[in-house]
This record gives sequence, C-alpha cells and structure tokens, in this order.
Amino acid sequence: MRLLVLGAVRQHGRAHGYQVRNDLEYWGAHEWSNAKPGSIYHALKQMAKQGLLHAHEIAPSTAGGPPRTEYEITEQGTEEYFRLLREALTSYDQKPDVLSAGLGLMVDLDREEALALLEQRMRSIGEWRKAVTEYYTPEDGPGRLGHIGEIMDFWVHSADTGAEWTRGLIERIRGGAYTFAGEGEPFVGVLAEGEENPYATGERHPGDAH
Amino acid sequence: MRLLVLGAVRQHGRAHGYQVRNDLEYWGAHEWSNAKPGSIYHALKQMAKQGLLHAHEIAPSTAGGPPRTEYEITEQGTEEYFRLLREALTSYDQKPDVLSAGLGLMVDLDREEALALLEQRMRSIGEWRKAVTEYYTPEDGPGRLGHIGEIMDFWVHSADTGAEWTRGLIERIRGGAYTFAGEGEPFVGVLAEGEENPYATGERHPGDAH
DNA sequence: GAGCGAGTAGTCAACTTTGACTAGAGAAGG
DNA sequence: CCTTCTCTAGTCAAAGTTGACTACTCGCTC
Repeated sequence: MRLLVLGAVRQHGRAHGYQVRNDLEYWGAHEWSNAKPGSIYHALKQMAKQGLLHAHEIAPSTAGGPPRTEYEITEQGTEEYFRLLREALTSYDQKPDVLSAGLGLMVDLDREEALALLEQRMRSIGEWRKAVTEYYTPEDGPGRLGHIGEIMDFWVHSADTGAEWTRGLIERIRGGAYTFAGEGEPFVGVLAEGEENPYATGERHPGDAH
Repeated sequence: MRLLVLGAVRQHGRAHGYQVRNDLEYWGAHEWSNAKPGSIYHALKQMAKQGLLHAHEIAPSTAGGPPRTEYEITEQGTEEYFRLLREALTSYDQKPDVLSAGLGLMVDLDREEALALLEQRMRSIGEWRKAVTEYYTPEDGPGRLGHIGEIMDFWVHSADTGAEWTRGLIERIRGGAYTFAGEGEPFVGVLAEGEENPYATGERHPGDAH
C-alpha cells in the first residue's frame, strides 16, 4: 500500500488522492492488491503525518466535488520508497501483491540494481525452501503429516514455480526489455490530468469474487 | 482466520483460546497465515458475539495463568464453517493462505465432495484466466503495457501453476490418499490436552519475553 | 529461599482495511 | 425544467491485524 502510493505520488511529482486512485486502477492494482479508496486516503494521511509526504490544502477542484489535498513526496519519503521497493523485489514473503507492486515500480531503479535485487530474490526463495523442507520433514518418514503435508507441498510448489518465473524475468531484463531509470524516455506509468483510462473497469472485473 | 478458528474449535468439541492457538501452530498456520494471538482471540470473541460460537466462562486453569473461556461451536457456526470451507477450496481469489486453510480442513468433507469442489476450483481458475487475459490484452499488440505487463504475466503464471498443482492433488485424492469424513479413524489434527507439539517452532513467538 | 526462565492464558492500544456513504457539478433525456 | 446518472473527491464507522504487554505458576538453580 505505502509502496504503491509513494510510487504514484512520486511519478506525478504532486498528486491528490483521486489521481493516485486512478493510477492504481490503471496499473490494475485494484485486482491484485487492497487498493481501495479508504486505504489510499488513509495511507496518504498517515504518511503525511509521518513526514514522508508533504500535504498542500487546495481549493475545490475545477470539476466539482469537495476540496482536495495535494501531496508531494519528501526526501524522507523518497528514501522510504526505495527501501520498500528494494524489499518488495528481494524478500520472499509469499505475499504476491507485494511482488506485483515491486514489478510495477521496478523501473524506478536502474537495470543493474533491479537485476541484482531479483538475483537476491532467487537466493531468498532458495533459503526459504531449504528452511521449510528441513524443518517440516518428519524424521519418521514422509506421510506422517497426513493431509497437512499438502499445505507444505503447495507452498514449496509455489516457491519453485515462483523461482522459475523470476528466472525468466531476469532473462528478459538482461536481454534489454523495458526502460529503466536513466535509460531515456521512461514508460508512461501514470495518467495525465484528464486522460482517460483505457483499462477503466466495466462493472465486473476479472478478479471479483463470484 | 474465521475458517481456521472454527475448524480448530470444531475438532475439539470444546476449546479455549490457547488450545486453538496451539493447534494452529501445529498446523504450521503461523507460517502461512496471520494466526497471531491477537487475531485468534479477536475472532473467537467476535464469533461468539455473532452466535457462531457459544462461550463458557471457566475457572482458572489447572496450570496457572488467567481464567480462561471455553468455546463450543453452534449449529449456525457449523453452517458457516462449511460455507467458508467450501468457498476456500473452490474460489480462486489469489490468496494462498485461504487455500492452505482449506487444505488443512478438507478432510471434514467427504471425499466425493472434496473432489467436486477441487474440480470446481479448476474451472474457477480457468475462468479467471480467460477473463484476465481477454481483458488486459491490448488491441494494439502486446508490449504496449510495457513492464506493467509483467504483473499480468506473473499472475497468469501463478494461476497456471496453481491449476497444475490442483490437478495433482485431485489425482492423489482420487487415488485414495488421506482419510476423509466417514472413512473411519480420522487423522489426528489437533493436540490432546498436554500433548507436546513435535513441530513447535524453536523461533521466538510474539509475546515471548526477550 | 530468591531469582530466573519457561509455559499458560489472555489483554490492549495503535494501526490498517473494508465497504458503505456524502455531496457537488455537469450531462442526458424526456 | 426536472429527474436521474455519472464523475469527481473524499469521509467515516466497524472490523480485523499487529506486536507488545500482563499476570500467574511451576520447576530449577545458585
């Protein structure tokens, strides 16, 4: 959440809550993370209180609606942003939404660093896997865990396929895919004021509960 | 959370919070879900308030510590339990911890139903995949999403490998693995009073003194 | 025989998330 | 001209989560 919001504000330079909200929808974040209005506005306020963002009270907008608050990222916020971003890319905590946020923002780093972080991620997954399999392997033979063992198996399978996917991503990046920081014209990751979102949702989204 | 707690209480017949807490640790739930003391006690109280559990105030325990409250599952709670369990097994909402909880408790259903639910899960994943790929496939060729497309790719990859794993599980269950409801001696999924947990973590628990 | 650590059982404040709601402006339609 | 819809921008109460903390007992050691 904080990572996403900081990333959105940072790309705009200065943004109000509704803009952030739209960016996150543009990124599809409402599908794979808990990016709902309440969370976004809460994060903005909280981070403003903590000095990661600077808030400007602004007169009511041009297009109706309540007065809005604009936010700018502070130096402290930028630091925190990169800390969170690096962590999202390296640590394997099994929260897929954290990785997704990291992927969406990784181009704020330079290519070499992104690669290094993803390599580190591979190692993290390896360590996690080793710890888990050693720890939960019963001494008196497999199978004594019964169906509970399926949980373990599921997690290990997820780790393995996650590692495989990460390896693929590393190849693609190493092969020159995408435009990272300092490589010229960056990918436009936010919507300009007034630009309409080509991925704006119709009512039902692919991730909605049925 | 609610699913896990209901499942634990139900298997005991009658249980106090600390017992539930221990069961969840036995299942490894502290690894793959947010099963911390605070959440567990909160869920118990909340569900008691809502009539899913019935609370009995009990005198201080035999072995020191504050007075404890014992809970029994009500009829309403049992209904809710099976509703949550079926949902956890069928719906693909990308929250791996929900599936894990479902796996740990699936043997409370009979084999045929578990299989049917998992088949349904396969279909859900298929639908999700179709919706997402159709929805986010740009008309003007792939690649216009830029690195944002990697998020999509990651999710689709997860869905595919998740489906593959589910297929494997279905095979194992169909092949006679595990003991489901009504198939005689059930797998012992909870700890008896006083039994020590062979998988107790050597790690520090939240709440431990430093 | 005092102190210490470990186990038992649970509470609490701070924080985050959720989902429903508000309220004004322009557009659309009859 | 009046109603209804959609977009803009955000608020709020209720629920859930986190991590630290309490308080009590038993066994052990120094």
